[in-house]
Amino acid sequence: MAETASPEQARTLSAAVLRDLRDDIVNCRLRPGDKLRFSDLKARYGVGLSPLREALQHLAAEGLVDAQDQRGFTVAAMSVDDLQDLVRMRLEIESLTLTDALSCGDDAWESEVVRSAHHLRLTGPATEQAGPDAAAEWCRRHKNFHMTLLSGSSSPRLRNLCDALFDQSERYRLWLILHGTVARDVEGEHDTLMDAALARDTARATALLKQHIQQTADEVADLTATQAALAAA
Amino acid sequence: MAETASPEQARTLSAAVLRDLRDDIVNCRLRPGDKLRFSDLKARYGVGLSPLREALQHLAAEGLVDAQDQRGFTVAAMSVDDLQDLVRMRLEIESLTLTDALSCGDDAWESEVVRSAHHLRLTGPATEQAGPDAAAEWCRRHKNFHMTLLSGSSSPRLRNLCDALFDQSERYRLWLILHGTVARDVEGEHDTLMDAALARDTARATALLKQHIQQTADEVADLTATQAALAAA
DNA sequence: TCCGGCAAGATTTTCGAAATATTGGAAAAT
DNA sequence: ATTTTCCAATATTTCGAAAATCTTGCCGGA
Repeated sequence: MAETASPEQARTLSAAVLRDLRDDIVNCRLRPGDKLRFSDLKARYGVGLSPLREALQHLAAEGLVDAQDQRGFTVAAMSVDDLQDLVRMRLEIESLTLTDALSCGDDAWESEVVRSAHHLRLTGPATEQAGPDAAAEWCRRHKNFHMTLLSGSSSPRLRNLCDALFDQSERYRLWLILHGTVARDVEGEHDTLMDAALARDTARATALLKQHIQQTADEVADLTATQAALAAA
Repeated sequence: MAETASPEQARTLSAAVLRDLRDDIVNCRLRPGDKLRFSDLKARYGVGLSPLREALQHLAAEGLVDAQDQRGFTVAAMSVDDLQDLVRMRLEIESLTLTDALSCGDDAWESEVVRSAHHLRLTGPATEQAGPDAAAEWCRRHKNFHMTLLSGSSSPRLRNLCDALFDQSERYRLWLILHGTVARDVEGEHDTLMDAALARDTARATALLKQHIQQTADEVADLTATQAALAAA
């Protein structure tokens, strides 16, 4: 379990474990709230304590794990409140970054956007039918498309922040998929978003992106409302 | 050197070293670009490798140190470009957070704001005359005032982010002080900012805060321009 | 003189064991 | 019955040595 999650090879065990741990948390193979015992992690990743502790400290700073002195580490919890906080930040930060990307992005950026959009389209329709491998591949391409779009920005801090916030959001999107919420017309949303971006239509692009982000929050709200209704009945 | 930097005591060596390292970097006792050799750090902080590496990984995720696989860690560099990126983010993020604080802050928050403002005023006029200890104390109270103002916000992520960005800015402010730039009427700026905040005048408060942040960037720009002129002559 | 390769030294990274702290439960006391 | 205390089991944290990797300076050859 948990072999190389992304093709880039790490030059240290610490970096490799960081990558694998983040991937396992983002994809809920390590579930929210789980206690991260070193004996378990050692066996799971086949490394010693030093690289594990370093990776966990890094993830603690990123917000994907909680650290408590002398009491170890746990996977960061998920909650409706947390999702609202997360979505609020993404709405503001990603709009800002996208605006910057539209004013800074050059020809190479445009081409990369087109490439990543096409790459994503190629796995699109098969999401439901194909196995978990195909779903994982779609997630990778989906993230790549969004990050490529934002990569035109000239601010390293904004780009990093968007990346971290996207990872945190992935757990909530996965939760929706696991509970059978049928995706809306995501394909179309990506296409129109890309069109607005390439046309440098800032107002339209940010509006579309905000809508795209907000809908995850709304769907989770619907789902929890439905579950509450079911529980009451 | 580098004993307890802040009163809160850490329950692990890792946390203590993280606190001290961050403090030493923010206050430029470890200078931008410096290589952080483990042999040096071991002697400086009197701890083994494990807590050091954990603290460095944490700071790498925060952005105060750069990590390169198999080639150790360095203090994050400073540059005019970096300052512009930093200021741009602070302008947006802190405005957002302050807006939220003004709409969420309760009585306890208001009282804390008044307390921290008064606490800051008490060290104000002595900044120039008194020694480095007094200057360090003013920095602590200054940060405490700004963070208290923003602490009314309901978003943990925004509050954390503001804290990290403030720390990163401190190095640039210190750089200005070291190069003898006389501070403008900072006292007055803090007072008017607090007044606007307590009056829940969002537009005025965010405008004042943005001005406050922007001026550091402008002063650095002036200073580098002056230095360039001197170098040319 | 300049360039590539190689060996010696320095530095980072990793592991296994020792030290320290927490937790759960049984026994004693209220 | 409830609370308190103690002890053993479990888990985390830290250190020091060993392994892996990088850097530096030297040497021989073009």
